[in-house]
Amino acid sequence: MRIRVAIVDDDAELGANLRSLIDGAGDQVCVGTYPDSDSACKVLLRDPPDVVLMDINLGRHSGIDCVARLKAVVPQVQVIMVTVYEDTERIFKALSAGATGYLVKREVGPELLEAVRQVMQGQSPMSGHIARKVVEHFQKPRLAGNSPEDLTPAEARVLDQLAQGYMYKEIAANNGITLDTVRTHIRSIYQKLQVHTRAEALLKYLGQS
Amino acid sequence: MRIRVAIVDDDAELGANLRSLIDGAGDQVCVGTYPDSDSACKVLLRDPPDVVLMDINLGRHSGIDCVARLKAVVPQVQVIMVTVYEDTERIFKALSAGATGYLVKREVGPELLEAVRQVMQGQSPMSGHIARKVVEHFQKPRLAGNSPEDLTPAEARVLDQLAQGYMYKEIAANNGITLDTVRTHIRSIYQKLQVHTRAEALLKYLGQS
DNA sequence: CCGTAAATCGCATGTAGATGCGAGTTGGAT
DNA sequence: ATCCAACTCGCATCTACATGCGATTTACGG
Repeated sequence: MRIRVAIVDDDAELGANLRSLIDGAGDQVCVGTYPDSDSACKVLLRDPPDVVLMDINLGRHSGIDCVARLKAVVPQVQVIMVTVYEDTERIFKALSAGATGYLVKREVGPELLEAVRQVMQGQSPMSGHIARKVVEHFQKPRLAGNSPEDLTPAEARVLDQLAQGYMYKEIAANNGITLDTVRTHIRSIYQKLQVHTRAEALLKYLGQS
Repeated sequence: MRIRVAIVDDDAELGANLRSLIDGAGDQVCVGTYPDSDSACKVLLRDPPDVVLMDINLGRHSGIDCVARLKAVVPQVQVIMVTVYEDTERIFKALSAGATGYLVKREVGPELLEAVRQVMQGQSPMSGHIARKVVEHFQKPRLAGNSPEDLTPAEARVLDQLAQGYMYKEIAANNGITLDTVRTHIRSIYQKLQVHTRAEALLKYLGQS
């Protein structure tokens, strides 16, 4: 069974190119190309393909909205963004909306066929620099933050669990220490973090203020 | 100039294999292998390589701690985790600590050499399933979500201030309402958010913006 | 006009969290 | 040997938070 692929791109020429590329692969077949979000949704919601290749820049509605609409109804469809945009904003919005792959257009070619196979296998094909931006998203908080890490190992462990919503008694049980010891650690943490409540500690530890 | 690569892995045999793999590539050279975090940091902090291949499972200190120590002093070093662990927890911790690549051990081979080149070019090589987990992190909120916004305006206002660390009495004063009214709103919020403590509410509210 | 949703307020009770004070143990550095 | 930092535990007290139950007012749509 060939992988059923749909294409949403307002550039007719590029859409046609993608189509022949897909159909050229033995294991994939293009089941439709659509120039805008509305026409795409109308058909794809009824007869969902396995994979959708989505351009971001569609006329009225952006491709990101289209992703959201599709995933809301048929969450099993795999969406790969195929676009020229590399700005952080669009990348995150697309991923949040439900896309699982993100390729920049200048890299389309055989890699695209491979990317289609990969999303079907539970992977997330991304162009190299896109992946880096995604990874950096996890690092910013830590790096941008001041350095509240004169916390001792035990304190850090407690804070981490505190930040996951555990109650004092749960933290005590998790670590085989008493409730009073948890209190002691938290006392030190609050002092070092310059806070007086759990909520403030969470804010400092998670985001930063 | 060949890319200088260091290896940190407590499995001597695997370390040696990696070394010969690296040295076998024409454009890379292994400048050292270390079995634990301490010995690695001692040398690498003075004479930083371009790239570090890091195992997570080192004896006493985890490789994640080692990453944090290295990046804190020499942030320009590129770290690629090379490990058997694929659980979400470890992946995020490693990336947060400053790793920019994450490969699972069963996929090491020529891909590793390519990964080294990629991190030097500002990319983030990741094994396919790892990338997917990272991407899902952006989607979880929407998928796992109950509806965050059937909150009434008043409730939303209260929640927002709650999430900024204000005490009940401060929220009451800020909005010209009584403490009991604040309690009432928060009661509704908790019900709608399916939580029972302030900490959980904060996590839900902040975690899915 | 009536029902409903939203917003407001009150009271009571129980649990979780914050903090002051004290103190014993241990591994490592001087 | 000594000291210190980190970790541990206990108790008491006060404040903040969570929740059950009830109640009034206002605004909007049927």
